[in-house]
Amino acid sequence: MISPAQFFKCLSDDTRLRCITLLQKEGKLCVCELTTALDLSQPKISRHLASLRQCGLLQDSREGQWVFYQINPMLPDWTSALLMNALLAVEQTDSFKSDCKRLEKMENRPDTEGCC
Amino acid sequence: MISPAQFFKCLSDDTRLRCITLLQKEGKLCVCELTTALDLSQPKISRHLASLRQCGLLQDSREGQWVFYQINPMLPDWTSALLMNALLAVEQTDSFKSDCKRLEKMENRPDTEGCC
DNA sequence: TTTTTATATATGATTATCCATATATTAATA
DNA sequence: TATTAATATATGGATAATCATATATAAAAA
Repeated sequence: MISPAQFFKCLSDDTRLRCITLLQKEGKLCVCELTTALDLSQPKISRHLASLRQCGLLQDSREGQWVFYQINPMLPDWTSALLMNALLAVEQTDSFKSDCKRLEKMENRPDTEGCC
Repeated sequence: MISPAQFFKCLSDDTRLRCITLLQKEGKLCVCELTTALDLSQPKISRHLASLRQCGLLQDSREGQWVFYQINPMLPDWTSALLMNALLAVEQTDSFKSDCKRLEKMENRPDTEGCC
């Protein structure tokens, strides 16, 4: 089980916080959506997602060619309570608002490709 | 003002978490009380306290020979809400319980010296 | 002088990041 | 089907930056 200090270390990086907050808002996102939304290099995003997965904060699942990430739904109570509070703070930052806008503008997103 | 990522970085170290949690429980403690309670070197404690003070999480006040630390009572709402949640998790750790016991056993504490 | 606290410096460990490349899946074409 | 190319993601290696901690010293107060 993750310790409080380890948990906070996971949340101590801006890129990781932005990823988690966007995942909380959107439910499930693939790596390329996060890369586009945060406007950062693919290896950088991938590395941070891997560290969050290793800490148990995120879950991944492959769907065809894409790997989707989401917040681990089985987090212990103290962890998810803290996480929800944290995300409320991040949601109000300018960089997170920009992330949301870039994600909205993104074309050819895997989720929405086949629908309508 | 401190960013969410900076705030979590402050809480990402075991020594700092133990200090803050003990301060939350006790209200106000001097450096030598924290050093005894956590059973760590004085420079180590002092450095961590300084970083927490610089982040705005702690306040210090000199009283004669001693410097007392306490949680900054003017923290913004999102910060103190998160902090209170965090401390609930830390309070349940074994190392924090040991800290409390060592503090109870400590002799010649500046606070209690003159009383009774 | 003694006690308390802070800081300077050095060192080892961890972390973030970049570039290049490996792997996995899909699509296109012969 | 077999081959080739394109796309998506992960990872190895290198480097730079940051962090935690120890030792030594300084400053402040009694």
